[in-house]
Amino acid sequence: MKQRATITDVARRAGVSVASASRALNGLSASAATVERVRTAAGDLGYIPDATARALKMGRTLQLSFAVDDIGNPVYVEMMKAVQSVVTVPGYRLMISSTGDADDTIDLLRSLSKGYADGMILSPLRVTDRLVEEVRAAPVPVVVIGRLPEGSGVDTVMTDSARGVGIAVDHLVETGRRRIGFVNGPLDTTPGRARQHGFEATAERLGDRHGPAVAAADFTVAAGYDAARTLLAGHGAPGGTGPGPHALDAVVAANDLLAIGVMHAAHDAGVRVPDDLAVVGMDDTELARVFQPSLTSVSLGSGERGTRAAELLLARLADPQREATTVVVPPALHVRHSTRPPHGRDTP
Amino acid sequence: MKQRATITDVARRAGVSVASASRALNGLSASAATVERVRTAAGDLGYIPDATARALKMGRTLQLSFAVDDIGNPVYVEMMKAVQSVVTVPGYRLMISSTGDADDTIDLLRSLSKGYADGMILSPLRVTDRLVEEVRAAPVPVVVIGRLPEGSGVDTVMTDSARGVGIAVDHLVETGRRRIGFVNGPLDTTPGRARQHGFEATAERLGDRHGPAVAAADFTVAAGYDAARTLLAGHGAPGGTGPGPHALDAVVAANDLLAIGVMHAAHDAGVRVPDDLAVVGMDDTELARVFQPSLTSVSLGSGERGTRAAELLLARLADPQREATTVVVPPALHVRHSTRPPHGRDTP
DNA sequence: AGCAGACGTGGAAACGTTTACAAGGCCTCG
DNA sequence: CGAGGCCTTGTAAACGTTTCCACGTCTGCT
Repeated sequence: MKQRATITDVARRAGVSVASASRALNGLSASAATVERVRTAAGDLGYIPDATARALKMGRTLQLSFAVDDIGNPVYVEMMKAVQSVVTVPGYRLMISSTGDADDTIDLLRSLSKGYADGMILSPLRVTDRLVEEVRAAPVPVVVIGRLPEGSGVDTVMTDSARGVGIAVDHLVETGRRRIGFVNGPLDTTPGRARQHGFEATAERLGDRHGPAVAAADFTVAAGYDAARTLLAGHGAPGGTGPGPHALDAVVAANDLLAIGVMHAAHDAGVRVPDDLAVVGMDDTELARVFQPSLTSVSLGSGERGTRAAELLLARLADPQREATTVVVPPALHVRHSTRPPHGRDTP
Repeated sequence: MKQRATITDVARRAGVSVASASRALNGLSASAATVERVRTAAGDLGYIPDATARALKMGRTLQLSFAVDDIGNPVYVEMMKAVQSVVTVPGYRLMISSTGDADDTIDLLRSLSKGYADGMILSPLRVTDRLVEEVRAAPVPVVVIGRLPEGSGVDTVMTDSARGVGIAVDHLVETGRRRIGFVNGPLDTTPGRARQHGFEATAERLGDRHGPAVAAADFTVAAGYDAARTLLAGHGAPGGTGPGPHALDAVVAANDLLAIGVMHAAHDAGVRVPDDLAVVGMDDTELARVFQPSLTSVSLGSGERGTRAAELLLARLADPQREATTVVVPPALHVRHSTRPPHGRDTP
């Protein structure tokens, strides 16, 4: 088998024109006899239609692109898995692009003009006006996972991570915590800002339970560790000012990775989790389930966001005229060991 | 901007033929004047060459495919990142396929005949003769990450995970452990078998330090937990036959995920890690670094394997005639807390 | 029996590129 | 001064498909 068979070969072997062969193979109008002969000819030759030629002619590649800032983050992996499993059903292939910074993302959006994909799902960490502009100008449908300015006219799936922070805080209050701090990610990111607002919004109803907030340099374990150290040092970890009335006894982290960092810092400072310090994370990654002590975490539905984004994209591909849709995936709290009440029963 | 500009538009605007336009843009023979005019025309029109048309004509898509059994596993994510960063340099795009089972993989290999990719990197969990057959028959170069039968004539990058197990065992012996068990993954997988051999190979030099081995149902935390429970229950965890001379005091896991499962099982059984039980994992994922206690793990160079595989693929694409190469990435031990000697100094 | 319509078929164009080939112009060298 | 060669250019074919259009044939209805 030196050369791949083309539809011309099939047609010749079946004794019909290429047009008929194409129709027969694609289920268009063709007599039963023709279909039969073309089918067997194709079978004999092991004919497989060329994706490139077909793409050129039909104007659709059957390829989609998924672009995220950091594919190393388990959240995005989960999204990707979800997207993958949705889009493969109608036969799309999935391309992955990890975009380091905002400029990369713009370049990527521009590169869509090469026509290698029929659409894109984009989950940017930093949303700028310029980015929105480019998304709108993209030659193929783009759905964005993340929070966009109102009325951008872009298909979007987002979560209410501000409310997610609120849920986490409420849970801590309900389980008897007295002073709650916040370890956020970088404030120049969209999720970072949203979560900051979420934390600040709890200030009024918390009163003096509302503790300090600190922004880590990154959404990573290491950054969380560093941030937590300053937080704990400044605000009454044992060995500091002592566990007085103003000592932190709970921390909300904007991210599971940050939360793990917080737990490390606590451990190194001799602060016990959950007895001395409750920790709650966000994203509800597998890490949260697996860590010891297991981490209470606010799920932002990463898998579902992926699924919904994929569905949105497919819907738009099917009907380019449909109105831009925004889907909101609600946050949900998953309680685990890291927030077990200090004097409560031992519920695993 | 309703319609994307084609090279015909550019040629017309520049007042030259499409052939000249193409040559000018691609740096083939063309006068300075022509190049200048074509360049500006292209610039004015925002011309971007169509990837599909180019692919059809040139016979190369500039796309590569990366296929793994379970993209949920952090090891593969790391590989993917490495592959991505290598192949984007010469301008390749990367497609991801998560193949559930062996049949999926075969289908995927077959689908390469559609011509949507110039090559593939494949990391299968189960290598069968049929798979090797299909890899050989693939219409584009395929590089396999994993252990293939000798003389398959396929570009391969592998690691010596049997030796990796040996290294882990030696480390446990050196740090004073008396009886070492093994929690493996499924034995019908290629890494599972290799690691089993690795463990068995230590039997002679260990004597009665060589403990029992058990195979988990899967390379996951949950499976590791289940497997470890039977192992610990059967072989002298506290509460069982008591920590007699035959009690396990160390476990090698074939995987970081399994190792985490083991640590959970130990925790639930009241066995302390590392004091009562040393645990060492494999793959040296971020999980190992981040877990508490941090997990000693044998790195199998997942990132490097990805890099090398990508390089191998690029080399083959550049020279299809070159001889099939096998690259071996050596395992390396990363010592952390989970194997700290019981009576040793407290070295963090 | 005649005609409209349906249906199957083949030829050819088209998708947007690259490239083989031939031809023209100019320069250089004999 | 003429021939050969190089450089540039344009025409046209090609990559492998799908699809428009026109043409025939057959069916069924009046």
